[in-house]
Amino acid sequence: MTNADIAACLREMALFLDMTGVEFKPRAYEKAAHAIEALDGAVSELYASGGVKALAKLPGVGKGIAERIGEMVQTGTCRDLEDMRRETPVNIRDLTAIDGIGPKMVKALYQDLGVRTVADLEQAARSGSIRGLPHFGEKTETRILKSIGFLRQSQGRLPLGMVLDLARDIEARLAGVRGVRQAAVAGSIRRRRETVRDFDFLVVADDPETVTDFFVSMPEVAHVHGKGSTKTMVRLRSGMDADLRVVPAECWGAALNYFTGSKDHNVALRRIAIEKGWKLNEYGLFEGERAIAGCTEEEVYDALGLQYVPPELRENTGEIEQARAGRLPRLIEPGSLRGDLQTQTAWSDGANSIEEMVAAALACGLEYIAITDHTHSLAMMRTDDAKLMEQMEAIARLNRELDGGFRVLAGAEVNINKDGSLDVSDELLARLDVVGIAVHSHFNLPRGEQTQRIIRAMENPHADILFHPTGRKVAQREACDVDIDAVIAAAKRTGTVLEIDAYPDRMDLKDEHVRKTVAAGVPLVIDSDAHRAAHMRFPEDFGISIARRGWATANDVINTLPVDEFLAHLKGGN
DNA sequence: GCCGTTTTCGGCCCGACTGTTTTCAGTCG
Repeated sequence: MTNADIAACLREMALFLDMTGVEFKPRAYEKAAHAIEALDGAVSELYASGGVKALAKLPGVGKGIAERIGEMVQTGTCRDLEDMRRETPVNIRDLTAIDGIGPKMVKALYQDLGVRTVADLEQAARSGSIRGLPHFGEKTETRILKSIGFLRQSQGRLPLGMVLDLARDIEARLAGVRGVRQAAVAGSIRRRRETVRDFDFLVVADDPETVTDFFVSMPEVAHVHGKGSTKTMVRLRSGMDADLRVVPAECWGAALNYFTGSKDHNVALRRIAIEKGWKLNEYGLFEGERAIAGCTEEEVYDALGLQYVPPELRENTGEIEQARAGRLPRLIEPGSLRGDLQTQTAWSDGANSIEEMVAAALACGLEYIAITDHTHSLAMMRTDDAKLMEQMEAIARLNRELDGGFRVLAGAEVNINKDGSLDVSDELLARLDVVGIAVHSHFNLPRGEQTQRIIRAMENPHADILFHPTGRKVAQREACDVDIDAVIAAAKRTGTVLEIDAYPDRMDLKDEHVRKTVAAGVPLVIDSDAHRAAHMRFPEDFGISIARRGWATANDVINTLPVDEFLAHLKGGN
C-alpha cells in the first residue's frame, strides 16, 4: 500500500468513527492520516525497517494506530476497518464527498432509508423520501441533488493534480524501454487541462512489441482492452483508461499534434491545410502522396504558415488567428517564478515550520516567500493579533539569520467577513509586508452581494492580493456566484493583485479568468497555497500551466520579479 | 486514540452557518 492508500484508509476510519458520535478518536485518525501524507519516505519501508515502534514515533501516531498501519502494510487492510464496513455497509467516502453530507447524515440515511451509495441517495432525494426524516427537509433534498449533479458533471474526469505525477512517471518509464526513441504523454494532460479523462501516450520504437508488452504489464494496469502493433488500450486500477500509440519516427510531430488536440484546434489546422490544397492527419502533412512535414510539430506549424502554438493554447479560442498573424504571446516559462506569496505553516493549519517552508522554497529555486497563516475568525486556527505579532518577530529574526540569502515576508491570509470588512485591524495590516485577503465562508450569497463584498474588501488600502478569487474547488465545489469582470475591474481600480492559486484542488483563478485578467492589464501572482513543504512545487507543476492557458507572459505575473521590485508593485509601494 | 516543562489521567479547536426547529444537530473551515 502506498502512503496515500494508508492515509485514505485512516480517513475512512475517521469517518466511520465520526458516524458513531465517539469523541476525539476521529480527529486522532485524521491527524495520523495527515502525518502519513506529510511523510517523505514510504510508510511500508519505515515499517519494514523499524516495525510498529518506528511508526509510533510519527507525530499523531501512537501504539494503536501504528499497529493498524502495520496491519495495512502487511495485509492491505485492517480488521477494524473491515468491521466498520460490515457494520455500516455504505460508501462513506463518496457520500460524504457530497456537499453538506457528513457522517451523521450518512448514518441516518442508511438506517432509515437504506441509502448505501450515491445512486441510492439520488433516488431517495428524487422521490422526496428524505424530507420525512427528522432534521431533513425540502431544502436539504434540493441541495443534495444539486451537489450530486455537480459531481456527476465532472464524473469520469479527474483533476490534473491527481494524474500528472503518474503520467510523467509512465512517460519516463516508456522512454526507458529498450528501443524507444521518443516518448510523450499527449492529450489533455499535455495541454494541462484542469481535468483529465484518460491518458494518451505516444512512442517511437524500433520494436513496437517490446514497448507494447511493457505497457500492458505495468503494475497499474488492471485490464487490457486491446493490444495491437500500433494501438494498445488498457484500464488502470484507478479506473482511468490509458492508450499507447506506436508511431514511425517520420510521423512523430504530426502524431503528437494530432493526439494532443484539442479536437477543435486540430479541425482548424486541417482546414488550413485544405485551403492550401493539402491534407493533414496523424501521419503528416501531405500534398497528394508527398509528405511535406511530419517529423516535428514545429515543422507542421511552420509549413501551415503558423507560429508554433504551445500545447496549452490549443483550444481553438483565437490562437490560430494570432499564430497566423505572428502575434502569439511569449508565454511565461517554467522556472521563472522567484517568490511565493501564499504559504501556511504550523502556526495555523500547515504541517511545517517557517524554517522548513523556507528550506523547501530554496530547494524550488525561490528567492522569497510570504508566510500567510489564517487569521482568527477561522475558528479552527486559534490565532490572534498577539500571535500574529509574535510571528512577525520570528520572521524578522529569521531574516537576520538568512542575512539576505533569502527573504521571508510577513503576511497573513486575512478572512473577508460577510460584509466585506476584514478580520484584522488596519493598524496591524499596515505592519505586514503582504496582506492576502480571502473568502472562507458565505459561499452562497447572491451574485450582487457576493461581488460587492469582495470588492469592498479589495478597497481596503492594505489588501494586496485577493487569494483564490472565486472559491471554487476543482470537481468538488462550484465557484462563488461572483461577477468576475467586476472583480477584475475593481482590481485595476484599487491596485489589488489577483492570485492564481496553484493548489491542485483549487486552480483559482482558472485559465479563462486569467485570460480576462491579463487582457485587463491587472497583475497576477502564482502561489502554492502550500500547507506543507512538498506543496511548494505546485506553482511549477500547475500554476505556470494555468497562467499559460490564460495567455499570460512573465510580465503579467509579478512574482517573477526580484523581491524589492515585487513589493513596489503592491499597494502603497511597500 | 494521542499526548505529556500538566506525564499514566484528563484534555483534546471551536465559532458560524444552515436547515431544521422553537433549542439544536450537523457541517464546514
